[in-house]
Amino acid sequence: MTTQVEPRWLSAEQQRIWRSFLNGVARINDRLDAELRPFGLDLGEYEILVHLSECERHMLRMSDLAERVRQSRSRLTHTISRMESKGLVQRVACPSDRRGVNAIMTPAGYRLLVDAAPSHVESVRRALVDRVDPDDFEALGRAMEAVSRVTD
Amino acid sequence: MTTQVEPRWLSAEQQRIWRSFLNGVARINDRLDAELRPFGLDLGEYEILVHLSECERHMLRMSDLAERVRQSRSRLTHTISRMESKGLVQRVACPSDRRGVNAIMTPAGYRLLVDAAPSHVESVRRALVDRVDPDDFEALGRAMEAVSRVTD
DNA sequence: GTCCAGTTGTTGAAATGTGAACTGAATTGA
DNA sequence: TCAATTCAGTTCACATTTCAACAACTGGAC
Repeated sequence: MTTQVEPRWLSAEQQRIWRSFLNGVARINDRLDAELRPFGLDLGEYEILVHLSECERHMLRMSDLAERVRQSRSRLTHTISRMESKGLVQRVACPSDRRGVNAIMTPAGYRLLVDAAPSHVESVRRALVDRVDPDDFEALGRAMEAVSRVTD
Repeated sequence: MTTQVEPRWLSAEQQRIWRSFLNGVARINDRLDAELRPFGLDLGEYEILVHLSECERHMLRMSDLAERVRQSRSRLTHTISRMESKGLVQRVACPSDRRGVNAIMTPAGYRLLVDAAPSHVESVRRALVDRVDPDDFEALGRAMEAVSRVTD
């Protein structure tokens, strides 16, 4: 028998905020994806390029990359395969660990990122940064950091 | 020829916040989905049940429902079909508009929602509400409302 | 009435995502 | 040394989502 505990429902206000959050997130994602589409990218692929561009030799172990872009390993395998066939990245064996695979951004991948970045940054501004009061934006940052913080 | 405008890059701080946002959202979604799984639901289906439960006669036009849960019409068609085969909702023709279809929540659907709700609310608390400073949570609400507000 | 542009919802195929099983390699520890 | 375990990445089977095409209907304009 499961112990029944009276649920701690959300207040009307908390519920309103929670729903705004769901709506807002969906809205932001839709806009970002829409504005990346002309470049043939979605947000997931864009983030992969960003993380690769920030690395030594534009190269990262698959599992490391997977964690940074919050994709499952399986999903990353597929995503990278697609990007490979588009010529944006390449796979190379990892010399130090023969289980390992490095994803490396090609020059074409880097050029695409450089092309897409200004438009993408504008999207982020129009969808979020420029719409929100700066103090609230700071608070949003603190809130999301608290959410991401590992505590359990 | 496209006019080149110097992009307004994000400041380091803005970028940090933006990345926290992406991380936080992903984290929240993962947790909510994981904790709904034991009920055989994902967040999309759960939201459908919630919106139906808040309506007269637990019934809503497909297009109306689609908008409220932010799913494309096509996606909602598929989702509702699945839920129908699970016995959670039913489709009935709309009497006033012969193009229309109403989705109605079944008693089983309602029972499942009532079952799942306490756990789901706990998830929302653990993943977000209880983790965040109340003032920051308020600010998050304002920010997300600003994001969702239709201005263009 | 008749036209017709727009709306509603569905379909089916292709693209993408998921989770479990699997392969081969590294590591552990007796 | 070498079996057992863990790890990295892929693969497979399947579920879900997307996109374009479509059929049925509506509500004016004329």
